Amino acid sequence: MTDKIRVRFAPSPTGFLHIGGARTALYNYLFTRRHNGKFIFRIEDTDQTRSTDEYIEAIIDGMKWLGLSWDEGPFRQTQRQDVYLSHVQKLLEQGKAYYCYCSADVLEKKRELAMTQKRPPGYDGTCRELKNPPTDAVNPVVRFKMPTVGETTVSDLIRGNVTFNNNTLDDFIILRSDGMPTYNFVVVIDDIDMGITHVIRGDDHLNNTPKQIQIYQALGCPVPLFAHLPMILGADKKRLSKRHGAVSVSAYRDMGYLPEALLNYLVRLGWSHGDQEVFTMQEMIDAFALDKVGSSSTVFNPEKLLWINAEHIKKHSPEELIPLVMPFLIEQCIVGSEYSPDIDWLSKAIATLIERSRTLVELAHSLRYYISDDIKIDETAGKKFLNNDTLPLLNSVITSLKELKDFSAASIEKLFIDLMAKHDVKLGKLAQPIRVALTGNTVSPGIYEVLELLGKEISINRIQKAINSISNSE
RNA sequence: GGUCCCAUCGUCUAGCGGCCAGGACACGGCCCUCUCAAGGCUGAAACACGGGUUCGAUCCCCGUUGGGAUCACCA
Repeated sequence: MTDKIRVRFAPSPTGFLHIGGARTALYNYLFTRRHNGKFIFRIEDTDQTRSTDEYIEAIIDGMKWLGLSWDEGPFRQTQRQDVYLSHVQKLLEQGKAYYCYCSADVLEKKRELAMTQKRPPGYDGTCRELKNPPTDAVNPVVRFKMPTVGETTVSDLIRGNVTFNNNTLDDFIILRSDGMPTYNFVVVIDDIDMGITHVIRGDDHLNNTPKQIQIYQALGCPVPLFAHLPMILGADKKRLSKRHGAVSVSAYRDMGYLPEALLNYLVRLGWSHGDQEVFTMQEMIDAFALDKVGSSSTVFNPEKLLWINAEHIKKHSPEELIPLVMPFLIEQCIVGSEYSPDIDWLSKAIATLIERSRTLVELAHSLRYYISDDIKIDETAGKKFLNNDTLPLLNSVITSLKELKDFSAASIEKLFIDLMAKHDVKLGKLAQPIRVALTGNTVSPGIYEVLELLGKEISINRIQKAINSISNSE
């Protein structure tokens, strides 16, 4: 386990980077960083009809946002045609592959028939020993000649040895009739070419692995070590999909999640390190080990992700949170894009909200009454706390506040204590109407802090406005 | 259907022959308290089933059941 380790993350660009892909990328990343290896990023785009530049960009963006940096790539398979073709040629010459003239239509029929008769639907080998190829046939495909006897064992770091009987493996297509090689072939060539030592990927590839091992062997190349990760499922134990809610990494970015929080949640899905739940990236790198990865599938739990995100928000200083929350303040129209905040003041405001924000979206939302003067009073809150009963209290507070020289939380607290005694009320009676007048709602950080941060002028204005609205409505 | 994988609280998991089966999220209660959070304490909650092996099985073996994956000129 030294500097020879080379791993890769090789998503197919058929959509955006999703949660499952992100975890696969993360495990590859952690494994290679842990062992000082190289992390190669490769795009599996042999299916031209489904791969778009937009998707490729989205995946790259996702990786960058997560901070999963790679050492080589991103490579694209469509740019490596010559390499694949020469290997196909080699197998053909050695009799380890053959041309197949069966049409896609015929094959489709046979497959359906096999399925209805409950037989295995693999290729039946019609062209395997063909002596006289049809002269009029156009564009044959090339199939790999799979051994019909013996068995193939996948040595998997997570599952141990998994053995397949070779007679269950069929002669799969390695080169399409349009001249494009297929995934199961290309992935092997690339992994050989790029010197991949450990293939860490989703469980869904386990059944492909014996076929790929046969290619390695036909080519006379050493087989890498495999590690097949358990699937991530939705709450209904079905493969995670849009039906279960947000599944793309970008969606979580937009919902105000921190990349390190997403990664932290993901790393615990299938892996654990004692009782530790919260990890920094460095801690993950130091603790991660493939042999501690579990083998049973896992269920994605958004609630726990939310909790982890809150934990990571708490790890940041208010100053660090400013640039992170800024896009959300703009998004929510709380500030314009030209807004240049008073860092000192904004940090103090954020400090009061860190414990109360599980996402950056929530943080931005709560920041509204500090930053914007456009406060709407919640209807039920207004009715309950801004009325004729509370009017004398509001008047009393505003009068005292106007005379207060030192508008600090400490002085304000003293003032409130005096007022409580004067009116013979508990703090709640005093604080809630003020809170509603100041923030528009019944929920906020401590009332003294809010007053101090808002400052004398704005506080008095808002309370006055509330008083006026009561007077006007009566 | 064939092949392959998997099986501890609702969920993520610890456990690697002898534990009151531990932790975390979520949930309930209490405390703190100007609201809401945060925090502290606390409660409820699991070894799928059946056979073996063993002095003893959550743990090892086999089977059953259940779930998942895969069987394309997709990746």
